[in-house]
Amino acid sequence: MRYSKDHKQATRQRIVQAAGRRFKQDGIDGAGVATVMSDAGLTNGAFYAHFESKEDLVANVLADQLRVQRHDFDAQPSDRSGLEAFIRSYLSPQHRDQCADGCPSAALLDEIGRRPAATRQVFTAELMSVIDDIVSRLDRTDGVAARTDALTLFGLMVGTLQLARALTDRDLSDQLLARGVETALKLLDDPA
Amino acid sequence: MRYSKDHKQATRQRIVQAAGRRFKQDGIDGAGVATVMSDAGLTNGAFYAHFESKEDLVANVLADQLRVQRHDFDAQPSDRSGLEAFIRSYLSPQHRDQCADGCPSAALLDEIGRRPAATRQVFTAELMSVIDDIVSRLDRTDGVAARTDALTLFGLMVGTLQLARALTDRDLSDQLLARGVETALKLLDDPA
DNA sequence: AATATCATAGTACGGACGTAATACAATGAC
DNA sequence: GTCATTGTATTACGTCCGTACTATGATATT
Repeated sequence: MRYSKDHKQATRQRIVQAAGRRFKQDGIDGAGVATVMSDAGLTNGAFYAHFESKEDLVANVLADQLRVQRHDFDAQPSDRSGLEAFIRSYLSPQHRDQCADGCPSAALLDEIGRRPAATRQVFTAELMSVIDDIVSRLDRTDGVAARTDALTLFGLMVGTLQLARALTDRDLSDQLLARGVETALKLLDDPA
Repeated sequence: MRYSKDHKQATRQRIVQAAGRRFKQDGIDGAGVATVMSDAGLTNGAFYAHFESKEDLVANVLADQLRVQRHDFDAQPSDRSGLEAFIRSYLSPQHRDQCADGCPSAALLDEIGRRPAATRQVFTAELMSVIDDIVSRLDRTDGVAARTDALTLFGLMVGTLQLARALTDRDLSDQLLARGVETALKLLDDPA
């Protein structure tokens, strides 16, 4: 073991993070391995020392992105106010305009739905971890129902942000985000 | 003018529809021109007699898909019950499992957000036509606010369906769809 | 039958993923 | 301190598929 113990691990993490940004910006299909490696300060050949295939990378990127999202969420207060802050920053013009730094689901969800089951399995598991974090801030007792409510809330947030990104009418997009916040907050207090 | 007057127009339409299905199934970046032409019963070379580029096709496909969606929606009763039927069929397991025949926004929205402004412009214009159809069934007087409410409702539907497609847990996905219907219907009566 | 129109097959070129063989860098042993 | 060893990255290549385009051939109507 000649190199420092976690040199390779650190490089791998650099690739995963570079790929996260690149995927969210250009899409999974839109981003090539060579571009990702270049972003990470490496060349394409080195890729296969770290991952079996691009699909292997995709699964690892999604898991990493969701863990980061969960970690950032954990930095918020662990009650309703933290959830509110999360919603407001999620449905903000900044988040809309900085997709490379933003939520992987908002950037990639329809593409994720087209990935192989193994990849979607990883996504599902890690997403549910985020969802359970949301549930913990809802202080509800009915576990299963709270989970689907949290998923529905998240669906609203993802869909609204994607719409805001697709619309060319800036004013309309801003209005949509603002209305999305109001609607999401309403769902917190008053699920269907 | 030797060929029947609208022969080329009909062929073009066939290409647009084949591309619509293919894009929704494989993604825009995931579907090649040759595959689309093959689906339409043609070969790749004929493509450029009909479209300037793939991006030109994309814009035409999105416009066509949204017009079809609007047309189908118009077949529903022009009151609240039509909207309810739309929501129920949208957030159904069938729609989740048949994405090639389904809503273009649910299948492609995050990719649309990454297309050039000209393409997004076409999408925005045609989507607003669908949105205004929703608004007309809300019997509300406040035009602008009703539009953002309709967009928010649509965002909820798109995001929920995308989530349902990405999750590998079938039961959870079904529950999410059911909860999405309840939540969407609630938003109809009781916007934030 | 003549001809305007449309589709085909084939080509160019680039970029995709993946796989070598080669060069480099960093440590532990002498 | 030098060197050999091992792990890591580079360069180069193979192959396939992407978009884009053209010259050739088929088609359908007057």
